[in-house]
This record gives sequence, structure tokens and C-alpha cells, in this order.
Amino acid sequence: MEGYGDHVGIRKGPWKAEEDEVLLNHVKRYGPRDWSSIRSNGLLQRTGKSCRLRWVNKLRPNLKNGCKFSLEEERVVIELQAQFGNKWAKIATYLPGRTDNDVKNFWSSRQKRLARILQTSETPPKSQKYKRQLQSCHGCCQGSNISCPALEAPKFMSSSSEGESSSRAQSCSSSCIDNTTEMIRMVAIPDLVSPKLHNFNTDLIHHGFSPADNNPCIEFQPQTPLSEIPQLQPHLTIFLPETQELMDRVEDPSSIFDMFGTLDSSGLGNGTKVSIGPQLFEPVGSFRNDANGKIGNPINTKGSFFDGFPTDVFDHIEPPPSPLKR
DNA sequence: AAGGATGGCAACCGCTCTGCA
DNA sequence: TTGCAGAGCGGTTGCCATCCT
Repeated sequence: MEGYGDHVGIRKGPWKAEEDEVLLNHVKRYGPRDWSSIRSNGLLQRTGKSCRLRWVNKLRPNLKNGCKFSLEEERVVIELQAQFGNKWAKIATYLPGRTDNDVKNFWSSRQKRLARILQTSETPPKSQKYKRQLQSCHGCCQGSNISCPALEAPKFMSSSSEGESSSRAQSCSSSCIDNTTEMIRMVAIPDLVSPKLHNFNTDLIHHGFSPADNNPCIEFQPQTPLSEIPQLQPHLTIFLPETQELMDRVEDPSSIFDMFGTLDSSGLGNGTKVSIGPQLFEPVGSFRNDANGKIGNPINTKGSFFDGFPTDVFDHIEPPPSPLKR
């Protein structure tokens, strides 16, 4: 393909390796600026705008090109989108190695998925595909204490300690991504943003990230920020025994939003209603760390939300780095 | 095996912002 | 103060690969 816009001396379409090289040389020599001079100097038949975009989205160092968004990154995007709206560039600054375009694409995919699932749930087809969407979560996670990753226990892992459970989560994520529980999670998120996030912005900037991420595919490891994002636990629904019931009820779209507001927590043993909301953002201190530094079971106050959770669920939770330890 | 649906991604477009003369 | 050019941002489009029927 010779590009689809060779008219008037301006090339459009996919970039060739030679063009990339020219662009890289320009940046090496002059830095990431004076984009329009690239064309005016006859180096490339691309607009300055196009050159800049290419650099920002593909050629810039430390980009995580070709890596899917990790669960942690997804969580960050969801939270920040709820707070900032569609400020993709701003959100991208919280995600080392990700560009605004990445975030934007991720979000629009997510929205499309949500729209489609919602539409599907209004007129539930009885196709096998639909059933698979609803059931895949259970199928792929059978025999695992940690259920679907979209709903798994929150993790505060570093890249080095991310092992089997994480990879299981990742692979499971892709297979579960289209299920109804995912939809619930997506819709519920805005309610889950803690006001604490309002200070988040400036804190992050001050703390900064490690820019020298030479292995962009490694799970990104912010020095502070992610641990300071309020620990959303929108995934907790998976622990509820009535998850299947949720799945079933989703077939009745009118019940969906009721479920978001409150969940009948009979499965928790006390029959009370549990609101999905800020109270889920208990400070991490609600967990008790064990001798290995892992987070132990949450302090089991009577009637706490965690009552009835399998105790080993918390074995998989890494402790967040202490904000005091730097 | 073929065709449609879907997801992921790269790139373009139009608008706004910013710095400068 | 104004106009211009460059840079940045968000929305949109189109292509391609994969999955599903």
C-alpha cells in the first residue's frame, strides 16, 4: 500500500520504517519539537501534526506498545475517567507508557462492549454466544479461589511478585471480559470513586513515575500513585454466593440498576442490604498484614462486609507499599 | 469454509490553546 | 490588542485480525 493520500505532496496513511527513522533522527537532533520543519525541510511528506502524532503514539521511548491494559491500569482508567471525564491526555499521564490514544481506544472499546451487552440484556437472545457471555466467568474460573479477575480480590502487586495468580487473572480477564458481571462493574464504577481522589492529581505529579521503564511490557509499577488511589473494590460482587443469581437477574434489565444500588447480601449471612458505595473504600489499614508482609484477613468486625468471605481469598492480596516507606 | 460481527489499533480531522511578533 | 503558527487534545474513521455462526 502506498499510503492512501499521496495527493498535493502530503503523504497519509500508515508509516513506513524509513519514515520512522527520519522522524527519529529529527527528534534525536532537535528534540520532540519543530514538527512542521520536518516537512518544510523536505525530510518527510508528512504534516507536522502527523509527525508529532507518530512520535507521541508510536516512537516515543518507554511506550507499552502491543501490551494489553493490565487490570490495574484498567482500574486506574475507570477511576480517573469517572473523576476527570474524557480527559484522555490527563488520564494518560497517570499511566506510564500509555498514550492518550491508548486510553481513548481502551475506553471506547469498553463503551462499545457495554452498549452491546446492555442491548443484549434488553432482548436476551438464547444463542450459545450469549449464554457463553453470561457463563464464561464461571467456566474459566472453576476450581479457583480467585474467581473472575474482573471480580477478583484487589491486588497491590509489584511486577516482581506478580506470579501465577496474576497470569491466571490476565488470561481469565480476556475470557471474562464480555460477561455480564463486567457490565455491572463498568456501570457501578462512578459511584465508587472516593473523594480522596481529588487530591490524587497533585500528589501523583509530585511523586512521579519511573520513566526509565525499559521493559514496557512489565506490569507498570508506579512509585506511589496506584497505591494511593483509593482501593476500589468494585469486584467484590464475585464473592457473593448469589453471583449466579445476579447473572440470572440481569436477564431482567429493569433489575440491573436496582442491583447497583443495593445488593441483597443474604449470602453474607445476615440478610442485610449492602450498598455498593464509598464504604467499600475502607482504607487499606482495614487489612491486617501478616508476618510475610502479605495482607491478612481483614479485621473481622462483627457484621463487616467481609464476613463470610473465604479466608484464603486474602492470601492473594499483596500489601500496598506503605506511604510512609519511601 | 465462508461470511458476518467484533475488538483493537493507527491515523486523520477539526477545534482549542499557547506563545510570539 | 490582534493575528498567526505551532502544538495539543478529543472525536471519529477505517483497516485488519480474530472469533463466531
